[in-house]
Amino acid sequence: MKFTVDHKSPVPLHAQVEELLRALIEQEEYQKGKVLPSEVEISNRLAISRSTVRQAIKKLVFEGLLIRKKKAGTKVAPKPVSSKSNNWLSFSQEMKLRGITIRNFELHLSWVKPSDDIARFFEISKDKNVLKMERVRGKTDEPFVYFVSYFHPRVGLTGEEDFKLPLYEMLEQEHAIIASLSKEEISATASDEFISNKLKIKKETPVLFRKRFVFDQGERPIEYNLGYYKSDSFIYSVESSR
Amino acid sequence: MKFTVDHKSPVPLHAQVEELLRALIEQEEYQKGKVLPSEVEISNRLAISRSTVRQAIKKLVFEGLLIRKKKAGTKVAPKPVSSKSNNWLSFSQEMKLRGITIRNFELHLSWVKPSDDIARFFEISKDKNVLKMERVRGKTDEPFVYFVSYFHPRVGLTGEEDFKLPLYEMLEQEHAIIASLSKEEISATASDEFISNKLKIKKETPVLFRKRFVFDQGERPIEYNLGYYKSDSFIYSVESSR
DNA sequence: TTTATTTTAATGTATAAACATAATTCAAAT
DNA sequence: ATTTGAATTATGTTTATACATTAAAATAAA
Repeated sequence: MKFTVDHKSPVPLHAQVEELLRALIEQEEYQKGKVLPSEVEISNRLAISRSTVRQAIKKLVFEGLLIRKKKAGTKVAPKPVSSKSNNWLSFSQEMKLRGITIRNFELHLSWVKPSDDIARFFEISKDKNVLKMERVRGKTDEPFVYFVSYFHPRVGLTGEEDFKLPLYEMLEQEHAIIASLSKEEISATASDEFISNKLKIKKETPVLFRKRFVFDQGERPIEYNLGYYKSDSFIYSVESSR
Repeated sequence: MKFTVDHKSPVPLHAQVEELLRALIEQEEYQKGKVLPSEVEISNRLAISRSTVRQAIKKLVFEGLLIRKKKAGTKVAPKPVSSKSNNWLSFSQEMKLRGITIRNFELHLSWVKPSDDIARFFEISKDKNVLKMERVRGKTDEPFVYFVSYFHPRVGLTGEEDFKLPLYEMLEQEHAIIASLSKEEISATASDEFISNKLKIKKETPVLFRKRFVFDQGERPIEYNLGYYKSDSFIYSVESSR
């Protein structure tokens, strides 16, 4: 693995460092408690300033991935046994939590006429186009999930944006849309030809099928999402309390 | 309200600023969308550096309290609307909602030695017996779910009680045990001979498989639960908000 | 050997300064 | 009237520097 940054990249240095660190964190030795290289060491190695390195580390500390102690150094945080906020993004968070980097590796956008179901959910006419987004997510060459999403026109997506940020961060920052309620229905089903292809599994393998309906603060529909999860490699996890 | 910092205080400046900002944020005008004073303005007003002010603001942004935009400035993030606590009993509630009456129609109790998994979860020795409960639930002649539960000895079940009340109501009333945290892992799997029998479905049919770990208020384990859901007739539903 | 003490190596705090980037505003040119 | 462009003003990024604080590790003293 290369451990360098690119000054010419449009991606800020601190974000690049953050990614490097995430990759580091995945390594078993660090999971087991080895201290990460110190700020000074990293900044020397990458030939950037300590401040920039700090910025990256800080974010990971905030996310709860790293723990730091003066003099002792920076370590990977032990996996939370119990944890607070029961967030409906639990799924992707869980992934981040374990330091696994999931990437979108097929992303396809198109404008389509909504199906009956979708038109009804969005409360729009069937003539109006909606943005359809297909995604495969997983590790390189190991797809985990196939998603199809439909976005309400109100959201204001053009289909031209780049999806480097997590989707909901982007929506919040760029479109001032805050997803605050979701309803999900989960079932098991046998994968058909299409899904088998996407997830690189045999036909008829059981997959987890999830329908998700996402609403904004005014409880207005913003996303209609279907997800097919490869079930052997993947577990949908929910944590809740009362 | 005074808007100053104390250089002699042991509390770091950025933390002091953070507190000041939190107080500001409480004010109605900001809640309603007024932009906060800019970094430069704040740093001038407090006679500290911009970096320090930034540090404070950054934390609040990270917490989701503030939203910033270049040129536009920093505003209080709109609050998510309602958050009725997402109840982990959603499953049976959903059923009630649809007016379907679910009954337990096979209930079998036994004392068994725990498996490795269970012993580890309960943090008890493998010699100690635990109460195992098997249940089939559904409509008459139409099983929906097959459950296996194991209860921690601490719970104090004898195996003699009758389970007319919902389980957790009974635990609360009779044993003063309050289940307050649950973690679930959901996946899809093909039903084997045993499960096919219980659910009256063909072998190899996809079923929803759910592991549930239930904890009491002290986060001590009380139940280890496996559920197999007939997937065509059944949908696991989750509603959550933030 | 045990106990103080000092050194040292890590993170933490604070500042200053320069330049980048984005969105608004307002004036000039078309 | 509309477009273009420049100035302005916010946040965003990056560097450099100085010193504080903490806790481990090394050393000296009992």
